[in-house]
Parts: sequence; C-alpha cells; structure tokens
Amino acid sequence: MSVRARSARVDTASVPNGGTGTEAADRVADVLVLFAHGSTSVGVSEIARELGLSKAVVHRILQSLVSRSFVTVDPDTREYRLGPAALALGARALRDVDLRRAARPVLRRLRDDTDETTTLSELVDDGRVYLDQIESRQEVKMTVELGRPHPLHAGASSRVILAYLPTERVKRIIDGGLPALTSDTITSTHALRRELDEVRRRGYATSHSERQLGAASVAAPVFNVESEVVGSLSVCGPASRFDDATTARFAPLVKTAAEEVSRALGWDDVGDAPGA
Amino acid sequence: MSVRARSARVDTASVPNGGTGTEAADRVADVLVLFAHGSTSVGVSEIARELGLSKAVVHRILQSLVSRSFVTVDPDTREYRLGPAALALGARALRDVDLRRAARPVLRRLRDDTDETTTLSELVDDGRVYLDQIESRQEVKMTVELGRPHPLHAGASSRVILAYLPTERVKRIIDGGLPALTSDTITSTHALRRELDEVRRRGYATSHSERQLGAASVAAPVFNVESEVVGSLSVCGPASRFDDATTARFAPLVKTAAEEVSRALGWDDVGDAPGA
DNA sequence: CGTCCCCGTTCCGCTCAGTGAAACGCTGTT
DNA sequence: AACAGCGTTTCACTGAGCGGAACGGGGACG
Repeated sequence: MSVRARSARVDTASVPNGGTGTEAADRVADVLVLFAHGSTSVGVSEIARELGLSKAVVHRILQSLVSRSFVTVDPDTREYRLGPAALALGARALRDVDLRRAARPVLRRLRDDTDETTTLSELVDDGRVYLDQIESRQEVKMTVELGRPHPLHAGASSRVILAYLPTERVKRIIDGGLPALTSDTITSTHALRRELDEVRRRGYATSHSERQLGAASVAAPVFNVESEVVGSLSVCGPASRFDDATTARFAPLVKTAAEEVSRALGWDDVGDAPGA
Repeated sequence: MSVRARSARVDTASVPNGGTGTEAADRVADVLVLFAHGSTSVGVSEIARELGLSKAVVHRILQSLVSRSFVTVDPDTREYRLGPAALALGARALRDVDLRRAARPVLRRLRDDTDETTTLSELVDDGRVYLDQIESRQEVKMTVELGRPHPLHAGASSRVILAYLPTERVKRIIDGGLPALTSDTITSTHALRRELDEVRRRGYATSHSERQLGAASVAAPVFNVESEVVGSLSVCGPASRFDDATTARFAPLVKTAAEEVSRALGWDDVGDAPGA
C-alpha cells in the first residue's frame, strides 16, 4: 500500500536514498558529509540552506553531534566545525583501510570486463610489488608473482606510479640507474621523462615487452586521501592480444577502476563545482 | 521549561545526552562512535547489544550510513566496517586543525632526534585528545589512538597541560575526581598539586606507567597567542628505554620543540604571566 | 540428515518523537 | 531607528520510525 509514498509533498526532501534507511539518519549523514567536503566552519542557516532542511532540524542534529563530540561549537561565533570524535573516526578508518581489500572487487570486475589478468601493485620504498591479481579465464594468460619488488622505470604498472611521484623522488630514482630488463626497456633518461609526461597527460600507461618478454599491459594510478600515488591497477596479458585497438578499449576501463579504488581509500576527485 | 521529560519510560534509552538533540541523531552518532573505538568489523546484533537498541533500528541506521558511504557491508560475511566517507570526514578533521599543521614538522624532527614516538595533544573541554603522532622507527615502539578523550590528571601529556591551566579550572577538574588508570596513577590531590608545582618549575612533565602500563613519556606544554595552554608535545615509548639519563636527555629537546610550536601559533616567550 | 541457534533482514500497526513555521533575542550594518 | 541576518526556542500536529515478531539462511552439532 503505502510503499513509502513520503516524497509526495516533500520539496525539502533529502536525497532519495537508494535503500531503506531512515530519513533522520540520512539527514545526520548528510550533515556530516557536508562537513567533510564543505568549508571548515559553518553555521546552522548555511547547512539548512545547503541541504534544504529547516534550521530547527539542523540545529537539533548539530546538538546531538556536539554531545558526541563529532562537531564543536565556537561559543563566540556560534559556528560549528569538526571535533575530536570525527578525528577518531577518520584515524580509525585510515588504519582499517587495506589497499588489497579495497581493490579486490574492482579487480575482479575489471577482469570480467576485459577477460585478461588484472593486477594490483603497491608502492614500496623506491619500487613496487604486486599485491594481488585476478587471473584471466583464458588458457593463454599472464600471471605475476606477488610480493617480489620491481623497479619503477620498466613496465606500465611501474611507470604509472613513477609518473605521479614528486619530482625530486623521480630524480633520485632515475639517478639510481635504469637497468634494462629486456631489450625493449627504456634506458634513456630523456626518453623516460618524455614518456612520464605522456602518462600524466593521458592518465594511464602502456607497455609492450618492457619488463617481461611477450607481455603487455595497461595501468592506471591509485591515490590515497592525500592524493599521493600509492600503487596502480593493471590489465595484462600476452602481447599478441594487446594490439592498439584493444589497448584503447582497455585504457578507460583501467582508469575508471583505479579511480574507484582511489575513492575507496578516501581520495577525493577535486575539480567538482559544489552546489548550484 | 519542560526539560524534555521523555526518558520517563525508556529503558532502552540511549545515553541521556546533556543538551537537546534528537534521539535519532544521538543513535546515529553512537553507532559511529562505536565504529571509531570498537573492533574493525561488526555485525548488526553486536551493535544492537552494545548500545541497547533493537536490531531493526541498528539495521536501518546502518542502511542510511551505507547509502552515504560512511560504512560498507561485506556482501559475504554481512559485516559492517567504516567506509570512504568516514575516512574523508576524518581526513578533513585532521586537515582543519591548525595546531596539527604547525606541529607536524617539529614532531617529525623530534622523532628523528629521539628515535621514539612523538605525539601532539590538544586540550578539549576538561580533557585532551591525541591529535597526531610520528611513530618511532624502532621495532618495539609505542603508538597512541588519535581522537579519543583522556583525563588530564594522568600521564605526562595530560599533566603538563593541567599544570598551566588557570587555578580555578584545575580545582574543578581535580574536584571531578582522580580515577586510577593504572596502579601508578597519582590519585592523591595533595601529591598531584605538588607534582604540578614541580612541572611548572621545570617546564616539562614525565611519567612512568601512569596512564598506560609499561609506557613512559616526557611532555612539554604548547601555548597560544594569549599564553594559554592549548596542548602538549610528548616523546613516549616503552618504559624500559626511559631511564633517568634518557629522560634528562629528552627533556630539553621536548621543551624546545614545544616552544617552537607555541611560537608558530603566535606565542611570545617574553613575560609569560599565566592567568592574566 | 534434521535440529538448534544465531545471524541479518523484513513486516506492520501503533504512537510519541520529531517536525517546521513562527517568534525570539541578539549582533552587526545601514 | 530600522533592518537583516544569525542561532535558538516554542508548540500543536502527525507520519516517520519504533520494536516485537516472523522470515530465510548458514554453521555447528549429533
């Protein structure tokens, strides 16, 4: 019968929430989200306007949040800002986040979409290691060895990380030498730097037989809360299957997948105009 | 005024909330607090038991939180854990605190100089919370939980703050009781006041196993422009490594570091007349 | 294999907690 | 003095949310 026919007359409605939560809880969450992305310190009216709620409601929610220390009030300006409990919550979430766990479902979906092996790499010291892989279901496929360190100058998974590291760290790594792993490894400093520019421009990296003969891959970077690169996702397989058209098809898929993982790590896609 | 005499018949009541929020919002906040301090991954029933709520309520709250990405569900185990939005919220809370920003480089240098974990605490209400820490690089080290409130009478980081608070506020806090956190906590008013005098004379505080068994620390106060104490820096680690000689070596380092942070906040070390 | 237990989820009628418009007191601006 | 904004409080009404109970599923046990 009623089937939640609420939204009928509500123009001050909160976002329609896909599932079946409660409106009150949704509103509390919305207020917190606003604090997470809005300006540091806000007032009741501003929040009410932003969320389309009455001032009374916002005020009550804030009082509850204050009572639990999620936000604090400046007694002079009567403005609200995040408090210790928010900090504790975030510190805890940071500790719990596990790159591998965050990436796993995404890796699997990416494998299903491409039918090639997908991998997750993590930046470790001045190199990287494979943290996880979901293997292709095809008979001829590529697999990688988890946990062993690889240098950052060869291969798509490596180079896409290198491309987003701070310049002085890139310099140090390049100065450390560019040993050839195969006959196709880029060993010229100049060529590598040009390649890194290209990677940043496109947002993903590709390679053919650079690190491993007969292997090709497409990789995109994974970022953390601080927008630092912490690893990469890749789709990889036999070079014979990675022609230009295929690579072009995979690139946006890998990029989207990597962004999704980044967001799960708290990374925030800046460059979105908020509000109207 | 009516004072909201609701709680009359409620035995399943949530914590009585000092002010005038809404019960629904209080409950949402309580769930989040539980996530902040409880175990990484929890189920509906456990939360319901812990908070004295019905499973239905908890389930609805969680659905709202999931819809806003504050928590995520593992589709297999049906367990809930903190999600990206919580992380973003905390990251924001951390970024907003300017005390933290001012202290970070100093904390890092102090860690490098001492090779022990260094921490930053902030005065909040009549307690303090850890705002930040830089961990020791040694294998056996101490770490603290950010954001959770601690009382001001136990431990070096706490007591050094207490020592520089206005006398009437010190009185109020002491009158609030001195619960023992370990067998070594100072619980005598007289002993505590003598200790506070000593802290003020030396400009730093030390503790052994007072707040946490087996932990030791040396702490110094941080002041703002008005020469009010707003927090403290500490060097802390396993008590076994903090003998008298080491403590004596650390003390001036911590003091200097704390002064540097204070100066970054606009504090001016010339006539420091507390209480004015 | 059935039994038990506890899990997370869903259902539904009752009811009081929460709603929002409006009033209020305040501060700073015109 | 009048205004315009703020955060807060009030109040009578009502539908959103409550919770007990039922449901479906997955281990553990015998």
